[in-house]
Parts: sequence; structure tokens; C-alpha cells
Amino acid sequence: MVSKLLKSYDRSRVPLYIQVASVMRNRIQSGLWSPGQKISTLEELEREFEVARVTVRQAVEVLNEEGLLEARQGRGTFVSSEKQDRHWLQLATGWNSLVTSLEDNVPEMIVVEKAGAPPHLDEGDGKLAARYVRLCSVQYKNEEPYSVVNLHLARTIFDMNPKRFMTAAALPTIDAMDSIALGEAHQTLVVGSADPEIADLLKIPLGAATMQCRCIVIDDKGIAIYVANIVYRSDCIKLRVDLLGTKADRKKRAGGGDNAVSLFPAKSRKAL
Amino acid sequence: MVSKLLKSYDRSRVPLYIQVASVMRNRIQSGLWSPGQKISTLEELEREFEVARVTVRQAVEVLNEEGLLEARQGRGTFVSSEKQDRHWLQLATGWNSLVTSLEDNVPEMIVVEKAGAPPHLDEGDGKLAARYVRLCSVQYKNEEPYSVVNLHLARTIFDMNPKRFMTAAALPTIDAMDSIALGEAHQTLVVGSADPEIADLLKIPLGAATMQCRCIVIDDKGIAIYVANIVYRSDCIKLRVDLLGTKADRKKRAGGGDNAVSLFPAKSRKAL
DNA sequence: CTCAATTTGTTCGTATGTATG
DNA sequence: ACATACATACGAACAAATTGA
Repeated sequence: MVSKLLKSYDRSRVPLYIQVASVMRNRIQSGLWSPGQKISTLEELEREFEVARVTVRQAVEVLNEEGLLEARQGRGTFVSSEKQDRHWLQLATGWNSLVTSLEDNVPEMIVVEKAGAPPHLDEGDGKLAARYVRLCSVQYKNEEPYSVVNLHLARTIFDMNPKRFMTAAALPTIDAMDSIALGEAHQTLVVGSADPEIADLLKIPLGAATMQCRCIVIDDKGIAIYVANIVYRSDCIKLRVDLLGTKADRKKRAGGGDNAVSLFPAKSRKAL
Repeated sequence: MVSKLLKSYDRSRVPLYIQVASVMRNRIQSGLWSPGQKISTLEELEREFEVARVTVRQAVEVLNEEGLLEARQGRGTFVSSEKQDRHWLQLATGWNSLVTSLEDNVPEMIVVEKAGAPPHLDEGDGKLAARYVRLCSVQYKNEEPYSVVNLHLARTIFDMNPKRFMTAAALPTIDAMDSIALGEAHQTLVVGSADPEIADLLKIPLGAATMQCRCIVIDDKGIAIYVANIVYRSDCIKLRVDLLGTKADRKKRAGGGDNAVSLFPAKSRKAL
């Protein structure tokens, strides 16, 4: 018999028992299978996933080693671990929260290049500074690496406090400098996967999902003073966006207290 | 000899040649290897990845089938495809942009449950409405599925225009209703992986990275009228966050034209 | 206490895929 | 292309522990 999963397997080439384990892990972490609960028997799982008994056992074995499942002969297999939110790192979506979240950071510098190639800038990323310093570091929290930062910092900024830029997070350092006026700052996030170097630095499997962040800070003269490519391990991060945050987006909000303009879209769409 | 990659392999269980292929695919898509360029010889790649020649050949074979590489005997291996930004779907970070982006959407309803269980609400998600309608749909753009939406919509809202809620995106429909006053709306994003059902609906490999979005809209009375769990395929989405967007974050901005308050943090931190 | 049903644990044989040299 | 080693997956049979009638 050919398993339904095998169709996907043909594309992804991930071992079947790993896939089954992933599905079961999801069920535990989503709360569908609660702690202490007895899960379906091996035979039921066999039928559900349309795989051999040994394959289900391998999957259970994987989750057992992760401390999520406990199988007991004659009784069944049970969920052992409490559901926990692994996403402890809240990515900042504003300058102040970003700066604050970085203040107690422990970066470990791995490469410093005082006269490297300039960074690549896209449309809307501002103008290149004359010279850049390249600073590569690994960021730690609770002794665990959670991101790799590849930063191009304008040389003029770096020279204002080289020692501190070498030992602490750059953005709080910039924020603390009264002489720097900011023009714009933005981040672009996409999901990627770990290449060998990143996998090694972040201690994650090669090919594991990552969150790739391009963060750019432009000063009041339009110069890109801070250009960073940051790779986060994706399994610990969370991102919260408040949709009604800006004035423009608040026009439909209740009360109408704070500058709420009662302006509805001119084009009245017909109800379907 | 034991490859460096093998250490990761032990953790991830992804075949070595798939891993090598992924790394090379990254290099092509990131532009490190440009179209038309001759890439390193098999022998060089052997040495770099510390794998057997056959393994490199298998990796090249994979990318050849994807149309990214072309190997020609006696000449070398060449990059055939153009670098393209696959991240065509910009996730909205504001109410108006979100509503606008959904207006021309083509949802395909797959499950409608008029009297289902209420959604699970976390802290800060508002109060439960009396009854909910559950609407599951797959969102398409350019004939391609890009997200699966599992939506709990307050029954009172649904009843205001059931036909339209069954055939069009819900948020624009809510936005168009003058009688609804919004209190709060937020999204929380985490990276996950595709279970069999999601993989099938989105036509992605099982276990592929996904972007999981929990989107909640609360009305002016604190009732959660819209509770959605959305799963995006991660390979097509991009998220842009403007860090200096809000008034509070703009206090250091240049010019000081628009309400900029010249207030620096009271705590003056000493330069390290 | 015994028996039977249930459920996990173990082992065999076979086939195929992965990786090395 | 070949020989070797190990991982993956199947199906089937049997062993061992638990439970309840």
C-alpha cells in the first residue's frame, strides 16, 4: 500500500517517520492532544497516516526523545509535556521597542572588517555612505544563540565610539548618540532556510526555517548609516502587529475621540 | 572522511544531496551565482562540502530538474535561470492596507459550520461572542493557493450579509459595514510547518515552512467578532515594518515638523 | 485467579534509497 | 560502474505488559 504522505515525500524527501513525528508534534503543541492524554493506538495511527507500524513507532521514538510522548507497554502512549509557547522572542515593530529589546543583549563578535565592500542597497534604502565597517556577530539570550547579524555600519558612526560598537548592540548605541538625526528606519522580513554556516552558528539543523531580516536605518541626509542582514532562528520568534495603530487606520475606531475622521472610502462597493 | 554537513544531517535527517542542493539553490536565488555563470567544478564542490562526487552530482541533478542549473560534459555546470524575487505577497501591517489587499481576493470556501465550537481566545483577545460561524477557505492569487483561512466570525456579523461572507473576503466586508465600530485589531505571526492537510491545500511539501497568523478583530464593546487562524505558504510572503512609524517612535526624527517632540530618554546612558 | 482483549515492544525478511571510496 | 555500509519503509509474526470481565 502506498501512503498518502508518500506523495509529499516524493517532493520533500524528508523521511516518513520524521513527517509523522512533525504532525504529532504539531498536535501536541497546538493543544489538540493535551498533556496526560492517551493518544490513539499505534494501529489507529497506522491507519490514519497509512504507514507501517514500525514507522509510527519510529515517530513516537523521536517525540519520546524530545520529551513530548511517553509510551507504556500494554497501556498506550501518553502526552507527557506541558504545552508551552516556544516563541519567547518578540520581534520589535517600532524603534523604541527595538532599541529597548536590544539593550541587554550579549553579542559575540565573529568578524570585523574595517574596510570591506559596501553593502548592496535596494530602491528606497537611501544613499551609500563613503565607507563602511562590517561587523558580524552572533546574538545570545539565555546562553542560546538566536540570531546572526551581518552589519554594515557607516564608518563615521563607528568612529564615534568604536569600543562600544565592538562590544554592544549597535542600535541602542546609535539611539544614545544625540548628534545623530534619524530620517527613516525599516525592516523587511522573509522566511528562509539555514545554510551550513548559519546552521552551525545558531545550532539548528541545516535547512531549518529561518527568519531573514533586512534592517536599514537612514539618517536625516538620506545616508544609509546602518544596513544589517539578520538571520533569526525561526522557532523562537513571534511578531505582533497592531493593525489599528496609525492615525490613518484609526478612522473607523469607536468613540472618535482622537482625531478620528469620519471618512469612508469614496467608492461604495455593492454588496455581493 | 566524515563531512561537516553530516553533523547537521544527524540532527535533521534530510539527505545530504538535498542539503547540498538547497545551499546551491540559495546561492542562485541570492544572486551569489549569477545567470549564465559557470559554477565551481564538481571537484571543487566536493572539497567545499566535503561530500563524495556522486553526492554533488545528485544535487546538481535536482537543480537541473528545477531548471536552475545546466551541466554540460567537458565544459562545466552553468546557472540557467534568472534570479527572481519570489516574495510577491506583501503582508499588510495596517488595517487599511490589509483591507485593500484583500478586496480582489478569490477565496474558495471549503468548510462552513454555522453552529460550531467557539474559538479559543488568549489574554487580550477580547470576550467571546454568543455564537460563531466557522468559515474555512483557501485564498488564491494568480490561480495559486497562498493561504488557508480558518475563521470564526461572530454570528451577528455573519447574519448581516451571509451571502457576501460566503463568497468574498471577510475583512473588506466588515470594513464596508458602517454599523460596525472597531475597538482593536491585531495579528500575531509565527513560523510553522505544513501538516498533511495544509500541504495538500497549498500544494507545498509536507513539513515546508509556513507563516502562521492569528488575526483578531475586537469591536467597540470588547467582543471578538473576527478570530482567524491563517496559514500562509512562507515562500511567497514578505513583511515590511516601518520602525519610525508612530508618533512615540518619531521623537528623534530630523526636522521636527510633524508633532515631533524633542524629548530624549530621561535616563542618560553612559557610553560604554 | 485466570482468561481474553488491548496495546506496546521486538524481530525477521525484503526492497529501496543514501553515501562513501 | 561496482562493492560496501547504513538508513528508510513495508508487512507480518510473536512477545510482554496491562486491564477488566
